[in-house]
Amino acid sequence: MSAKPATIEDVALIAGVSIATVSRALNEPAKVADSTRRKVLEAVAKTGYTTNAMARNLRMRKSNMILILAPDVGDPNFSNILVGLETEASKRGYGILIGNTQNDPARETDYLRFISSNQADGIIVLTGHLPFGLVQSGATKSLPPMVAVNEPVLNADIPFVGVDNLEGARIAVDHLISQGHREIAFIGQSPGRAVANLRERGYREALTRAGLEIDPRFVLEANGTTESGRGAVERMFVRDQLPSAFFCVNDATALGVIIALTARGYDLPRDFSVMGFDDISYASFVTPSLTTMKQPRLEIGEASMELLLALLEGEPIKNRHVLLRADLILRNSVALYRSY
Amino acid sequence: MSAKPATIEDVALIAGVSIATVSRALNEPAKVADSTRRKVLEAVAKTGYTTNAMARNLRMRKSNMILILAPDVGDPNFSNILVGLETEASKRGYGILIGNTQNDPARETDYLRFISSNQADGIIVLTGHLPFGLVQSGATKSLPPMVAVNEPVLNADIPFVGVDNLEGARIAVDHLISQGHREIAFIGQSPGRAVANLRERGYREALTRAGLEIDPRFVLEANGTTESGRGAVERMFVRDQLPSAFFCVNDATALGVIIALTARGYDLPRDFSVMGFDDISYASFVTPSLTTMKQPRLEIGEASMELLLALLEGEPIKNRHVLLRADLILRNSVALYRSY
DNA sequence: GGCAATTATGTAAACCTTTACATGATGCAT
DNA sequence: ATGCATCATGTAAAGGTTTACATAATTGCC
Repeated sequence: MSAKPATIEDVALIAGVSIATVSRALNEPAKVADSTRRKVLEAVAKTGYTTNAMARNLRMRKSNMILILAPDVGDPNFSNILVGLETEASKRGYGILIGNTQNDPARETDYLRFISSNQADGIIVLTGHLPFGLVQSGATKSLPPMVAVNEPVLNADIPFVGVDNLEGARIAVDHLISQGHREIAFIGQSPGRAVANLRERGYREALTRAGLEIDPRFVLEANGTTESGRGAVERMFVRDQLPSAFFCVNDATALGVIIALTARGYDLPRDFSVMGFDDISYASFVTPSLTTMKQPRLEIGEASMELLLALLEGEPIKNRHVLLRADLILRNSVALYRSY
Repeated sequence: MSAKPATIEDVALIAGVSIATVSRALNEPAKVADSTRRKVLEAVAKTGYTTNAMARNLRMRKSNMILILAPDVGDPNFSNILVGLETEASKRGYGILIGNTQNDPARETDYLRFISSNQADGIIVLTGHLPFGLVQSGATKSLPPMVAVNEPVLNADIPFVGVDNLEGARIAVDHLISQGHREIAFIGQSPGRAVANLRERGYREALTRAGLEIDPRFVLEANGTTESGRGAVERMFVRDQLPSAFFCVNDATALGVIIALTARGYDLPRDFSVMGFDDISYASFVTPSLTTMKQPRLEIGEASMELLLALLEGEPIKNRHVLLRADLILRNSVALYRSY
């Protein structure tokens, strides 16, 4: 009808009550008499009133909005987590705000303005570190409500949700062992990276438990990219000894390994077995399709948002650190070991 | 320092000026004397003041926030568009709010609350239709600022940004023709869908221009999924005649075609050429890697956000409809035609 | 030096809610 | 009938800005 949207005052006028009563009728129906509540609801319907969130947020110092800080929004792994985050948030009446930081300190700092001005109530951090603008403001400064996802935040006791990398790696390597492999390489050692370190540790523990030696020549550095996986294989070929199976720190690396081996004329999985980790979207389209550990991305998204909202609304928390299980996905890049 | 963040009043007090002057010093520096501006900035630095966006938004009836309505946030195609959207928005000081609608009318309606309560200033629509809550509110009702992306909105003159499907399809089919193919099938006819229709039209025009007949038996329905591509090929095999090349409405369909042909024992691209459209992330990992038309997703995201913000801020608009060119990506699923 | 025009600053309203507190009405027990 | 507790509603403040309008200070000009 009118150009300006209806305010609570318009409703109050039509219903013949005060604005306080309108507010109560809408937000705390129990506190208002049946008859007046009916009048109010009628007036609301007639005017098409919808409460102005800006005004409410200002008054309540709460926006029902969650800021999501991700280093790379374009990462296909991220999009599934995002679905989980969105689902859970929207279920509880929260909206989500996307911040693509690209690991740029300036952008991280910039996005904090949403927090400092109450435009967002909490943060989901996928970057593996505190947003830059927070770090410099001193240790004792109280942090906004925050949950770290996938990558734990260093040097800070931030609630965390992620996959159980240690156990997942153990399961992966156990599977290779169960297929008869004894000489298993780990591709993706990466000193600074927490996730990579856990997966390497899982690899070592699985071998040790099975009573197998860990050959240092079979543990190769790689930074998680396809190119680095390919490079690692090439480095290995300049030496004499080769494993029968490769456990890779992630699927991208595994893809590089597959490409390198295929390019050298090997037939996979007959000649070598390759196992990845993550189950990224194209793992099933590679040839051979990739046997890997699936990250429960949807669940990770949901669980982390659930944790953050519980924190925010002061609900009791069971665990501040949630580890979800990775599942073994059997495809065609791993086969029974056979000697020639 | 203090628990409560500094307000404009604190700054005014320290600087020894009124709050109006502080506001002006920050927002319209030209309107304030150099000396006072310096004092204000000092006070701002001392207090760590940052303007409360809620209060500003309330006063200005503007949130600097854009709502993005997508049917499936998890779609890998979407994530690259999202990067473009985010980049452009953040460059201009806007934030983005994600709404995953899953084509659920209730969710679409629900997300409109952000618009009606001034929590978002405009909408980017990727669903191909008006958000459900808007449709029912009558035709003459003024729509919020809105730009449609990828899928034009039916029955409404909404500004649009997308890829030039017609021209892209022509280029794709021209390429097949240039490789010597004369019998080219179109997989993906889909009556209701605007995008599919344009690609089919491009296919027809390319053939006609080249003086080739369009064999109705070579135009098959498919709904854009991998499964439907596979099914279309199977249907084709119950007939006698086969094309030498397949132009598929999108990469997912092409993937199905490749799977079906490979399963029947054909060697691609020797026996058949297959061309897709989209260049989805795993197009390069399929065997054979997929020759296709690349959608400039990043640019689409940027251009659509640019258009929406120009609309929003009353800047002059060159075109309300932007078509971006799709690029031919040569890989290994298309080869020269050869008869046996 | 006096007047007008310009410039810099201040005052207060407006943006729209929620909610503490006050007020008035109703019911119940004594 | 009186007093007290309970319940429903109203009044007004608070939340932190921006900005139209008013006022004070400065400049320019003759």
